[in-house]
Amino acid sequence: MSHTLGIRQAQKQKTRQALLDAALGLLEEQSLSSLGLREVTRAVGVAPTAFYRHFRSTADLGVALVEEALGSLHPMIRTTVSTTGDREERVVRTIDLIARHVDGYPAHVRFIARERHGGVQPVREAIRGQLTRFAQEVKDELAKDPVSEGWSEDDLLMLAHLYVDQMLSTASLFLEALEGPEEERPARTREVAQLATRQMRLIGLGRHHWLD
Amino acid sequence: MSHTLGIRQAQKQKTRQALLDAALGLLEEQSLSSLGLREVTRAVGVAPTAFYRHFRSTADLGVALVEEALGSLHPMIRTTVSTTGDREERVVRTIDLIARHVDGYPAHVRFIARERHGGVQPVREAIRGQLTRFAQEVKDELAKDPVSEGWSEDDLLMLAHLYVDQMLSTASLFLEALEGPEEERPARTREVAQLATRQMRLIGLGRHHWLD
DNA sequence: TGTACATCAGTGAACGCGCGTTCACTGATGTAC
DNA sequence: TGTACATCAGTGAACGCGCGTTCACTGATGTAC
Repeated sequence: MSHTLGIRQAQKQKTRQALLDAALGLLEEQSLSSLGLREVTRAVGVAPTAFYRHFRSTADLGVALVEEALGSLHPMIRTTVSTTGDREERVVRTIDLIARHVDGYPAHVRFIARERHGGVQPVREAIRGQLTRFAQEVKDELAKDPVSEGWSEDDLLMLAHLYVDQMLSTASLFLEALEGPEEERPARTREVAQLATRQMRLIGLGRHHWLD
Repeated sequence: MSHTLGIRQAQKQKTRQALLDAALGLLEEQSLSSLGLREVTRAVGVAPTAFYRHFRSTADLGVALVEEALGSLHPMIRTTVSTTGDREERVVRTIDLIARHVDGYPAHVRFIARERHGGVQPVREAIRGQLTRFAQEVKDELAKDPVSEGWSEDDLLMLAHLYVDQMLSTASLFLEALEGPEEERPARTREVAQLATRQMRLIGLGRHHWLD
């Protein structure tokens, strides 16, 4: 028996999603701490008061956006750091996956990069929570790799955090490349990919010689 | 002959500095894109219109804050990445220098971390410009090291960017440690220092084996 | 299937408030002679 | 050193505007019988 939402619930979810989408769009050119509730409802085409049926405040909406932007990313992590292929292959695959993600969800990536250190505490904390979970998952994947034999838990987590930061930083560079004038985009993207690949390769080398 | 500023110029600079200081204080709890001109003048104790004698807008003030926060950092770079001491010694020295800087200028560090990907384009660009200069300077220092023999310019710059990002990321972690409850601060700070030291060590290892 | 009542997502008017910006001003400081 | 005029950092009133939040409401959807 498939559970169908009532008409009322379905419509409510639709409006809620429209608010989230509109907010994400508006946040391409400003920070959450300056986003107005009326701005968002105006963009959706509902009354300002409708906002309160879904969120307590724009900060609350921001936390929901964090879930939307990062929640769906966890499955991707497993494949990214998976142990198939040789070292160089894994590096190239990871960078490629990041590039595709930025291409597919540029507004989400921008939102996370912007609000990670932004002016709204609950949102910063939500992002920090999700990134901590990511680091844990990356650590778990790293632990499965034979290369990690003899590594302490602390060192694995240290490396996991380094990878997560590096991924975010790379994603942000890809985003900047997307933002430039259209004719320079492919060149800039290739440059970023090259830079990020070399950095990942260097980190991989460090990892390989950690126990020397 | 020491050039003394006229009374008028001196007073003007004093007010300007007061505006910058007040803004930096207000920015601990919000982003630049939501900072109001009246908020700043109120904090200083001057009329809102006085603001325009110094800055065109809060974005303009933001750019001035970037210069203040990063401009003075260039000399530090040289010593940080300088080639004296063995590898481990350099790592420890660098992390220590970052910790001291965060301790001495927490608001500046927070401002840069927050606005680097923030909602105000001219400020983002000013930060990007300064960080590019940093990377160039780090590259120049790296080039002097015997370890860099045989490295291409591209690879040196790649490593320089990795170092700069790593420093910023570490500074931001130290800052978070400062923000927690006071009794946990020393412990958190030590944890961050340990994590950052290991990450730097791993990157240093990668560097050492780059040309294997 | 039909009826009577409950729920609740979205409405629209109203509020008090702080915002950025304009303008003509004041009076201390600077300058020319 | 003194005088007469120019400069200009900071003032204070005024403006129109959009903000977040409250409230009682409407009417479609849901539920009980």
